[in-house]
Amino acid sequence: MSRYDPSEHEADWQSAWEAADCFAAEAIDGGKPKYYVLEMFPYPSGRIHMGHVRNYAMGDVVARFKKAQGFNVLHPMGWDAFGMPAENAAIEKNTHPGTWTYENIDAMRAQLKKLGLSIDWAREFATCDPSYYAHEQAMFLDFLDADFVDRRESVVNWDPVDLTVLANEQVIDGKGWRSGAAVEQRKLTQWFLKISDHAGELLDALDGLERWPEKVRTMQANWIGRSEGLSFAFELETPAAGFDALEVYTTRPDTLYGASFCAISPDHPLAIELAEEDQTLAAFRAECASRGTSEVDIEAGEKLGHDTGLRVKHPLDETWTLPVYVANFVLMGYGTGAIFACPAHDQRDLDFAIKYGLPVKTVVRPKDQADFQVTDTAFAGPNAQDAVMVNSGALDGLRPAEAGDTIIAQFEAEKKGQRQVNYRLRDWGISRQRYWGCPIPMVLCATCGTVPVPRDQLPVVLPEDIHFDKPGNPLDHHPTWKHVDCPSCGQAAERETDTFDTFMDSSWYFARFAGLSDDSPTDRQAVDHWLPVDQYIGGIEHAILHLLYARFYARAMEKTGHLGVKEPFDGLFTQGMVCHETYRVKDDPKGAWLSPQEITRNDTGAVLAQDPSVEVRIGSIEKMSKSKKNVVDPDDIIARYGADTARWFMLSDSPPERDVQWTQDGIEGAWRYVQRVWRLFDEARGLGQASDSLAVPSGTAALEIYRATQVAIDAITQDLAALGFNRAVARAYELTNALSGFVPKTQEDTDTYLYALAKLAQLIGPMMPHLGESGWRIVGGQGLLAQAAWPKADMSVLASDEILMPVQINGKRRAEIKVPKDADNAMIEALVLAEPQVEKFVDGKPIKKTIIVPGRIINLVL
RNA sequence: GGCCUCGUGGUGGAAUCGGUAGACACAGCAGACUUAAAAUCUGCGGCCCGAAUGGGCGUGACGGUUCGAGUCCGUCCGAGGCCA
Repeated sequence: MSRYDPSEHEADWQSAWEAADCFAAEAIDGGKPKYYVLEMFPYPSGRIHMGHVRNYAMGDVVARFKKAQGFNVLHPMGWDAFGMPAENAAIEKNTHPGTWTYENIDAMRAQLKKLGLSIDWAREFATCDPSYYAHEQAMFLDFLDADFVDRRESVVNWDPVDLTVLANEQVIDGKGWRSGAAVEQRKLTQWFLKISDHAGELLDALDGLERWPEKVRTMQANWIGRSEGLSFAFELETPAAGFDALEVYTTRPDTLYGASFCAISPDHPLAIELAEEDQTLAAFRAECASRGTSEVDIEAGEKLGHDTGLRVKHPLDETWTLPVYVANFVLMGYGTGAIFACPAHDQRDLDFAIKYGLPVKTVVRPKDQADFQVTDTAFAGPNAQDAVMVNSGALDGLRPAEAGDTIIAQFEAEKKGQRQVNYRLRDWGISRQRYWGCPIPMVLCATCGTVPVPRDQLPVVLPEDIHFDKPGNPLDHHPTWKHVDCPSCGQAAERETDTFDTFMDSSWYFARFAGLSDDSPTDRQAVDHWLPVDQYIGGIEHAILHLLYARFYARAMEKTGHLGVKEPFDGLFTQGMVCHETYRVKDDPKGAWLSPQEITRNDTGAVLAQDPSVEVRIGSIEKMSKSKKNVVDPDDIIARYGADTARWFMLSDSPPERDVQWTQDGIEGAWRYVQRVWRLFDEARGLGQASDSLAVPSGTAALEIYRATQVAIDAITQDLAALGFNRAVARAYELTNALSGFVPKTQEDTDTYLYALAKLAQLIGPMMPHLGESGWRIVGGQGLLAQAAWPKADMSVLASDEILMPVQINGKRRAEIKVPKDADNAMIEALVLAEPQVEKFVDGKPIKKTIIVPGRIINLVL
């Protein structure tokens, strides 16, 4: 009995595929239907992890399956290569971010190739290649011309030690994640893409994305955050600091009679003006700036306010005035940066009102609680069907939604305000004070302002001779790079030294893969053919940022003529994470994490491999991460079990959208299956060649395996089309079980067996391509399996001549009968009544009703 | 707090349209082969009663619709996600 050694087969098949150029996308005028399958491209961290194996195995199955089904498949790969880790590595290892990045790319490409992925490597690029980012710069200038770009001052997270802007998620407990310094709120002039202008369209178009997970669409809809409300102004009792009114936006106009105070953001122009004259207010603003401004911080943090002493008139009653506070929970970026507060019906307002002793007036109550009063928990209530207005003049008795509409109509009629749709989505700040990113192709001139770099001078290439010995952006410290003459007036000017957010790079790479044009960002003919991506596969963690940016970018590209579609991804699939148990020394629950390699199992549990006297506590199952040391290195697994085993395990058992738990038992199980399939083929050597099609066998045994083969073809074809990889795996096991132990006795048996083995090779091929090829070769398959056409099931044998039908009596299963395939209801009924087990239960009682679902079930009602 | 998703054996899961719940795999148990182990092969396996044909119960809980509910509806409990 020979053992399958993947290292003897896998590299050879990979070479054979490469020699035959199997996976190059074919010419677009070849007449075949196209299929573009894409997995989210990786960041070149240096090594692939199991999450990559799972992601790319899934994409590869789809690519190989579609290719076999006759599609012209585009399945490319590239590198999301700009970003901070390269700079951090450069500082730590005293190297250049580019050197580090390209070395990592080489290492990871080699790892991916060992997985046997059907990738068209001719289209590979890294986003840090000047030949890629040159086009990003050119497109940015197009976006600028088409009014997608803005440059303005905004409040950002500023790390005073690293001297750079940080994204919200890089601020942990108010401190920079790398420097540990308290993050400040700072006003900086930044470049923006005007995504918020397109909020409504990005929201509405979600409905058309039918092949996207509902969850992702909901998350994007929530993120965009459409709200409808009233926009109006509070008149100041006495004008101050050049203001005579306060513009506000509210989604709860129904609660206007419950107004208790007005609040403005610390960054509101009025607050800034007042702070000029008011030392306490200036100090208060500084304090707010030192606190986090993420929504989580604001929600969880203490509500702080400063009474300006100003008062505004209530729009429904001129004699009623409200105090104006500066409050840290009001954001300048949302609405007008000013609100009126109704504490009874908003928890934040209520917390604030209680703290500062402001009135709380209940204006909405549950319908059936006449004496309802808000005390320390706000009553939201607008969605509650059973809520009614109280203490609100003419609105009393209305439902909140009706009351809101009434107020809006009244304000519009009196020209005091108007209905307004608002979005939570903010413009996309794309400036980063970083070296390792795409330079923003703009020049800042004291005379002319911001001037685009002329197109014939693109790309603006990053300088190589840079140093990280000073904190901050090396581009800013570079002796010569930023000094240029203004393209407009010719006087000395400076380059923009910020670089693009790396999400810019990943917002259009899928279009670049369609065709690598030298002189334009996209090859229009190629993009028009290949886009949209038919199946995009990646992690749910990109549900909002990347996928929303890419959708917006596609619209900008469409508007500027670089793309013919507005939605880049027709089908989206989000795969689950790869998880693993965590380990720690038992007596030391807060101690260091242990890696799976450091432990060994015995009868009672787990112990240290080095020292079995030390017990190991098995902790929770969590996403594989370096920090918890619960990682398994794909290289080790491939070296020991081969790529096919790793791929098979990643695809089996768990549904692809759900998390999967990596276990040693699981990978061993997959390994045993590889060996089992191999033995099947190995022992069939010398039996002859499989023919591609076969007449329906006449012998019982041969017919049985023939039928099992057709069942498997039919099921696996459907499963793979629906991305049900775990179900396809189960069906492959069933076919293997049916073929195991089959001993051909006649020539027909042998022919059928060889035919079935060839189909098995084809059916496992998308998942285990190397083993598939090896098996295919043994049974005499024509050419490479990777280029063979997908089998079609012979439906004529799927239903056997006799069907086993369950019989229920009063809905409980009591018997089974065999009926001929074409039996009519009268015949089935007769067979049922003749069944002894049925007779026993019927026991002479009258049958009230007989339900016969052909091919499914029979139910007798007594 | 609002919205969404999910809850099935010891474990991962299957049942895609309302029609035999537990396919397939993992772990386990018993047996064969072996000096022994590994590997491999065969058998058993939701729970309870029974020697067995068989019967009772069973898809988080409780109710409902239906000839028939894991699947549909309602209320509740629990887990996760997004938004506040």
